[in-house]
Order: sequence, then C-alpha cells, then structure tokens
Amino acid sequence: MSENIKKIHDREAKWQKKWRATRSFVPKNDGVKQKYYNLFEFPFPSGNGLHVGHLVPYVSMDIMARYRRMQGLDVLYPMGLDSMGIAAEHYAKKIGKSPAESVEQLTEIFNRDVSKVGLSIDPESFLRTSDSKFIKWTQWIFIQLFNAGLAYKAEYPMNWCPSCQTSFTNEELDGLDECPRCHGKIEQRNKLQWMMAITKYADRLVDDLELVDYSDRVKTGTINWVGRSFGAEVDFQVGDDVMTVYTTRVDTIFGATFCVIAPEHKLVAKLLSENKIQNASDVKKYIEAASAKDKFERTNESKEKTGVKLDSITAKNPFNCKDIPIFVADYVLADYGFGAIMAVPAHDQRDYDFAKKFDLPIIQVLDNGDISEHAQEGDGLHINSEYLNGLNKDDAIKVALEYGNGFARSAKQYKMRDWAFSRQMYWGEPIPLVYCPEHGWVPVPENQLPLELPYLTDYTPTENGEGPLARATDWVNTTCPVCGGPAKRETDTMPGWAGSSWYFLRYLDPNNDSEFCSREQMDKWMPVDHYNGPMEHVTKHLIYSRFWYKALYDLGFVPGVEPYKKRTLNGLMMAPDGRKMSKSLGNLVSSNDVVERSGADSCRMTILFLGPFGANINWSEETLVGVSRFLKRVENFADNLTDDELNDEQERLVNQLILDMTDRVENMQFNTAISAMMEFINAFVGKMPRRAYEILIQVLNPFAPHLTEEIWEKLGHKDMLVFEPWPIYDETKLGKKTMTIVVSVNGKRRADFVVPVESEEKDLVATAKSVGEKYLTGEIVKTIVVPGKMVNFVIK
RNA sequence: GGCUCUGUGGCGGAAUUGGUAGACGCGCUUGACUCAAAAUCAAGUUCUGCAAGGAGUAUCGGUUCAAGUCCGAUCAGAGCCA
Repeated sequence: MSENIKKIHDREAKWQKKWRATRSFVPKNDGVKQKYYNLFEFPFPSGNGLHVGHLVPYVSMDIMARYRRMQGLDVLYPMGLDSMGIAAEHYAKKIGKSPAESVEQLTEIFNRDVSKVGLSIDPESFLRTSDSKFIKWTQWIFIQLFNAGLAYKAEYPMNWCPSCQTSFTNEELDGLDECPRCHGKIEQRNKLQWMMAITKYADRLVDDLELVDYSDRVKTGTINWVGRSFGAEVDFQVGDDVMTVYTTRVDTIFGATFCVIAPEHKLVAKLLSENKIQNASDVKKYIEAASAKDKFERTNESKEKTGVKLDSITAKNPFNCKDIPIFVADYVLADYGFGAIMAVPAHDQRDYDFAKKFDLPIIQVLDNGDISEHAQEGDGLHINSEYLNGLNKDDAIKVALEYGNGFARSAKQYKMRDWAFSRQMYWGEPIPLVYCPEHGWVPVPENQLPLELPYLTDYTPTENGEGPLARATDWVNTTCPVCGGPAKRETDTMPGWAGSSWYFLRYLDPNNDSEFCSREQMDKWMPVDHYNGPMEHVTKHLIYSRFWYKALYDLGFVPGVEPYKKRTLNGLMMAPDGRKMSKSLGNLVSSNDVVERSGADSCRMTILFLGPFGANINWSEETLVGVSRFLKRVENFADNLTDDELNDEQERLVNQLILDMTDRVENMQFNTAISAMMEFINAFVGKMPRRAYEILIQVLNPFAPHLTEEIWEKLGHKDMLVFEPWPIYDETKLGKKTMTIVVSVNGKRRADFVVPVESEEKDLVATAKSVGEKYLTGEIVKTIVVPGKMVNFVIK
C-alpha cells in the first residue's frame, strides 16, 4: 500500500506541476471561445487548516469547471480570500500577532492545503480583501454610494455591555445575549452608525429574482428577508394628534377594538410630556422595562403578552368614528410600519392573546370559524362590517380603501431594514470619510486612497463605545479635504460583508490600479454564469452583493442589473459522528490528512460520492475505501485492454455512460454520476475494449484529473485531457434489443419475462397471460399495458 | 412561532412524467488464490419463512388498475427567519 500511495502522490504532483507550467487554467480571454464564469463563495481563512467540509464547494465547482472546459468554453474559475473581518482578527489575537501578519500565515496555510487537491483554479486572479490594492477600491465604491446618497448616518441599536462599557457586534455575541467578557447582560443601546439605504432597492431585489436562475430555497430566503407586504395605512385621530397605523388587513377595520403602540413611539413621548396620560408613571416604568428586552424576547409569539393602557387617551377609528383604547405594548416594534397597529383580536392571534389577557372586546368580522378558542386568521365573507358585509378579503380591501379616501391609503411595507454598515472593530476597511465641523462628512479624496488602517496593538473597542481606531489619535485628527481646517476621521470600520459584496468583479482584473475593474473585462465576463456556495449566510450575502451591483449599475459602473445568473446550494459536511466539524470537538477531518493517506483523486470523489450534492452529509472513511478501490480497478484495466470492436451491448453501455454522465454532471448529481461509472466497469470482466476505456477516462477526468491524465498519456495521447472535448453520445445506440416485461395482477407483481423490444402489444398480453396464468383466478376486467415495462391484469 | 426541507435494508444512499423498491458503495456470508493472512477476484446479501408464500419506503387515512413518488392529518429530525 505504501508503495502505491507514493506512486499516487508522485503522479498528482507531476500533473499539478504540469498544469501550472502550461497555465492550463488561466482563461485564454481571446474572444475565440465562449466565456464561462464559474464561481464559488469567497472563502475566509481558518487557522485550523482546511478540512474536507471546506472542499465541498471547491471540488464540486471544480468538476463543473473542468466539464465546461471540455465542452469548449473559456472558463474562469478563480479563488481568493476574504481576509478582513472577525475571523482573521480572532486568529491574530489567538496567535498574538497583528492581523496583517496573521493573514500572511493564514494565506500560506490555505494555499498549501488547497494546492494539493488538484483544483483547476486560475492562480493569476488570486486576491485578498485585506490587501491595500483591494481595500482602495472597496473604499472607492463606498464613496460612490455615499455620494449617491445611499450611505447615511443614523441612530441604530447596538449591543452594549454596561459593566464593561463596551459594544459588541452580533458576530462577537454569536447568538448569545451575554457579554463575552464578563458574562453580564447585554442591552440594546442606540448609537450613530453608518447605514446603507438598501430598502430603496427592496422591490428590485425581489422583483428581479425573475431574471435569474437561483435555487428555490435561495429565492424564498430573499423574499422572506425583504418581507414585502401590500397593505394600507390608516390615520387614527388621538386628541389633536394623528396616529398612523400600518395593516395588511384593512378589511377587518370594523373588528378593531383597540390600538397598540410601541414603547418608543414618539407620540407616547409627546403625550407624556404634555401630561395627557393619567397613569404616566406606570407607562414610564413599562417603557423602561421594554428597552432592556431584545427583539426576540419582544416579538416571540408564544410568550405572554404585556402592556399598559394609556388611561384617558383614545383613538378614533375613522371608519366608524368609534373611540377605542390605546395600549403601549412591546410586541409592537417602533421600526416596523409606523410603530403602531390597530388590533383585530378576532382575526390575529397576537391581538387575540392580548385581548384575552386584558379582557378587551373581540368582534368577529369574518364568517370563517369559531373564535372562542383562538383567532381565525384566514379569509372569509365579512360580517358586522356595514358596507363590507358579504365581501371577501380582497374585495373588502378595495372597497375600504375607496371609502377611506382621505384617511386610509394603500401602502407597502418591508421587514427588511436599512443595512447597518458600521462596526466598532479594528480589522475592517476604514470608512473613508472625514468629519469637518464646517462641511460635515466629506469623502477622502480618491488620490489619497487607500486609507490604510493605523497600526494598533490594542484593538478592543473603547470605553465610550467608539471603535478601536479612536485610540489612534494621530490618525483620527486630520484636515478637511474641502477647507483644510481641522477635522476628524470616522473611526468605525466596514463590516465583513463589504469585500464580499464586489470581489467577483475584482477577480476579472485583480491588478488594475486605475479602476476597480476595467469595463472591457466586465463586458466580457459578467454576469457570473454559475455561483455556488453553502446555505450559511447565503441570504444576506446575495442581498448585499446584488444591492451593490444594482447601485453600481444605476451609477453607470457595471454592465448589468444582476451579478449572478445561476446560484446553487451545496449541503454541509458533518463529521463522521454527525456533528459539525470543529477543533474543539476533536472531529476535524483534515483534507491534507486524507490526501496523504489516499490521494487527491480519492479525496475529491469521496466528497462527491458521500451523498446528494445539496444535502447534508457525514464524512465516512468507508466511502473513501470504496472510491479508492474503484479508482484502482479503473487503473488496472489500463493493462488489460483489447483492440476488439465494441459489440452491440458494449456500444449501448458506452453511449448510456456518456448520456448519464452528461445529464448528471450538468445537474450536479455527482453521487449518481460516480455510480454510473462504477456500473460501467462492473459490466466488464477482466478486459475492456480500448475504445470503451478511453470514453470512461474522458468522463472520469473532471472527477479524478490526475489519474486520468496519467492513463491518457500512457495510452499514447500527446495532448492533455484538460482540453479534450467531452464525448457525445449516439442516440440510435442507446436502445436495448430486449426488454423485461413485468406481469402483475391487481397491481401486485407476479412474474416477468423477456422479449425482443419490437414485440407487439397483443403478443405481450398473450405471453403475460400464460406466464401469470396461475394468478389469474378470476375474470379479467381490465388489462393495462405500460409500453416497454409491464402488463397489469385487473381481475374480479 | 413562521417558512423551507428531510424521513427508504445493518450503514451511506438509488429509483424519469405514478409503472420490477433497495441501483452504486460500505459491511457481512460463502468460494477461488495462499502454508496462513492481507490484498485481489467471483457469487450472495430488505425482513420473515425449510419452502410455497407473506410483509415492507416514519404513522394513519385518501385518490388510482398501480403510490417511496400525488392529496390530507399526525409524529420525528434539520436548516433559515423571528
């Protein structure tokens, strides 16, 4: 075995060297072949080295890249590192080096591990988000968006630990609600942050999904994230003030028995300041308590509802001029809709729970079931609703809006909020803006980009919640680009999402100093033809990067409205024990280790053979054994070839193989593609005709590129398999000469028989009758013939 | 709680528009080679039964000549969102 593995390593090193030397994977870019941009999601480096789970998208897309090349396309298959952000900063802390140094180390580890897998990556497009020549253009794009009015500063809640006097990003909290340092309670505190006006693009982000081919899970993820709803806004008179509510069910207006307003709503503050609320102290107490809760706690439907009635205050329902009470309650959020709702307890479960608890009237306005136990949220014909009676939901909404002209209007709402673009962290791109008391926020001039990070040894946030850059006072204090007066730099940095929102453009032109990417390259290569990545983060990443691309399009910088033509999802790979691979659990399967033991070809194919591409799979050594055996068997046939012509059956097998492989690779059904090849060699005992073997080697090439190149060379071919055309099948040779017909009686399989394919139906029935005679115990009332497959008798 | 997805042998998993359930791989059994073992090759392997047969794709029900596949309900698990 050890001799064998040495042979494998030598041959893999040989071909990897040869591909590099001949620049096999650098696109020709000469306009002769049609382009194909094949991309997987930007990796970020890990200090633990590469594990086999990381390889799932790389290897899958490598099969696709190699397959497309064989189809005659000019393929760009790039790779780089998203080396900005929390992961790199954490690793730097861990090894006690600066992030800049740790990134170098991480890059080395990454490239070392990845180079052994035999990926057909274009090495010349490599880039890193933390390199200053990349940061320059990330900052440049930010400035374009800022100038276009898409970046603005606003109050936005952040995670704050009152005892450490420090802010934390969501990433740092990792879903917990306690301080990572002192384990105290984290609260929400408003702070001025940079925001991206992504909601301006909300409709296009949803509507343009029609232009692209994304997996359904990605599409629904996007649609849910944007959360667009079509509804109405209704003005309720509250004393001298107007309280506008948003509702998707204006048709149920006559069932509104109270209103609920968010604790942070400015009308509450106004009424308090005007001393109009009798129970002001209770209300104040409630508001204080609500601010300590997070969004999850507040809106969780299963939780007990809380609230306080605003005594002496009522809202006038403009549709029937009835006065109804108003409650402050934290299940209504200030930043959704208008921060106030009309409550229709009969037909909304949260309102129902609230009404039950506070003993409020419940008026049924839809004839759609019993409301004594819970709310009925669906559609139905209206009752107790004056002129809406007898109408269904859609018609009633129309009529209500017509009637409500002046105090009710149709409106759209989105769950999506603007994108909080600030981080109080060190290892991110500095936001290239300067604050001048005279001129406000001013962009750093283009010729001063990139704005580099100052060197810092302490990169924890400061005591007052400013980012660590605030410590670099020399760096912070600067002059205004407009007037030259004293000014201060922004100390927040960009989030990890920044670089990944446009990196795919930079791959096209990674060394360009005068533009983020030349127009010529973008016109040639955009959009990305096929983009693949895991489920994790996919929704946000696609929304953010599509937003940037659309914004850049509107500014005239990119050639299209959608960056990715097709997006697929790979499943997660778990450890053999079914848990997530992690160093702390000690269940990492390192890719190096697998390559050491079994070779890159086996490693690649195992990853694909473990299970269906989109499903979660567990690494398995047993599967590795099976795949290695298969490759060995393939190799052994090389010394047992005959020059025989293919007989009819072999001809059929070869054409069937090509058909199956084409179909399955095209649809990324790699596991069954591999079994098709296994079945193929199982059909040959001991020897194989040379022509059949060569076809096998060609279709196996994307999966096991090193072994197949070696065999191809051994068979006497001068050119590398890399650009050999993908074989084409002959449809006329796919047919079998005979077919197996199943005889069933009342749907139960009873017997089968083999006949020539050209047999006539009446002969089939006759044969079936005689073969299944003993089961035909009653009168045949019906005979169903499925061509080429079966005869079913229905008997009494 | 909402949305999406999944549930098939001892295990990973196949199965086209509903048409032979369990392809392929692992494991296991038997045989060949060997003094022996490993490796390799060959045959077998859903369960039950000596057999004929019967049962069988999470559970219950429905549609159909025919259901892993379609419909309804339930249970279990995963992911995303809140």
